[in-house]
Amino acid sequence: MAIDENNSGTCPVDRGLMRVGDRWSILILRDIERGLTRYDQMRTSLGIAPNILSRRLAALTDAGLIEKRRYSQRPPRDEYLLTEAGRDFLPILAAIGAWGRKYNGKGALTRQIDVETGEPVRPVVIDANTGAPLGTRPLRFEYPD
Amino acid sequence: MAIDENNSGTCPVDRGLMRVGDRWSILILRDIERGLTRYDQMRTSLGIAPNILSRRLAALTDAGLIEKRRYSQRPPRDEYLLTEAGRDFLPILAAIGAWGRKYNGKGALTRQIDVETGEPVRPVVIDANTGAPLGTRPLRFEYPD
DNA sequence: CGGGTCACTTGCAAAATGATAGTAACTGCC
DNA sequence: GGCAGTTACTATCATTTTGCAAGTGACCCG
Repeated sequence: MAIDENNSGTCPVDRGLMRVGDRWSILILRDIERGLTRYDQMRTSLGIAPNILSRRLAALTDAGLIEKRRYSQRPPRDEYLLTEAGRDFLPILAAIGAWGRKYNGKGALTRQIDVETGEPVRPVVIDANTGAPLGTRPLRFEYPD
Repeated sequence: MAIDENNSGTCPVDRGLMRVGDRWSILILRDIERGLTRYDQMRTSLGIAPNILSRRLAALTDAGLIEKRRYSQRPPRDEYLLTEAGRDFLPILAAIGAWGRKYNGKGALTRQIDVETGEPVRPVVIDANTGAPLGTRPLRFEYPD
């Protein structure tokens, strides 16, 4: 299954995965968030083959999550920065990280710290309407048509 | 890259993706959440090849996100249910869905409705410590060692 | 007994991925 | 000015994964 597949029906999850539905893409976003914005930084950080990295960067650029910016004309040097859509995806990374920590968190792991409070961030997904964490209130699906 | 790869360093995101880092797996979790718990229901809903579905179900079972339960002895019929780890992953699906709706949400999409209030759920990732949505306060990374 | 459903497995082709090597544009150092 | 080093890739080809189609086995229903 190609990640940039055709229609994906009426499911918003599928719509999201269409654009970032593979592991390398997500890991690239994470690297950029951590400040690794250059090609070779990502390549060595991820241990990814260069052809694959090129392809993923192109796909993420097409999908509108990152953009390439030349920060030096001579020598020609580029960096990849998050677009607004890319930045908006970062909280999901944090939520995945929290889940990974809970269920596969053996050993010391990288954390995110709130600069002001000095406390580790504890990401939780809530419903903005009720303020309640998802999973604590009964929900139902509503399908179009 | 196999999704059940070796160690993944100190990054909790990577730890999470080790277990659900492919698109079919996530779509399967979504289907189970929606009540499509049986093999053929998923196969027709997803349009996935049966060998791939079998492999993904086995992988998700190994990863501890779902479990197989026989609900009928004769004829032998099984369903796949979420484990606690699997249910804990659902809020992330909701967050991905919200992102997909925002950035790729043309046309009518399935929604989740809070049964009590009747309002559509609006998933947001917050820091449980501060209550602030992620992305609204400065954070820094803290690496082990 | 014969079709139909459900839950798969098997075999093989097509596509994606990954390792390795090579290219191109420079810089900086003697 | 020449040569190693860095950065950012592309090209080639082997390996792996995915996907399609067909087949299997257990059962039920008429």
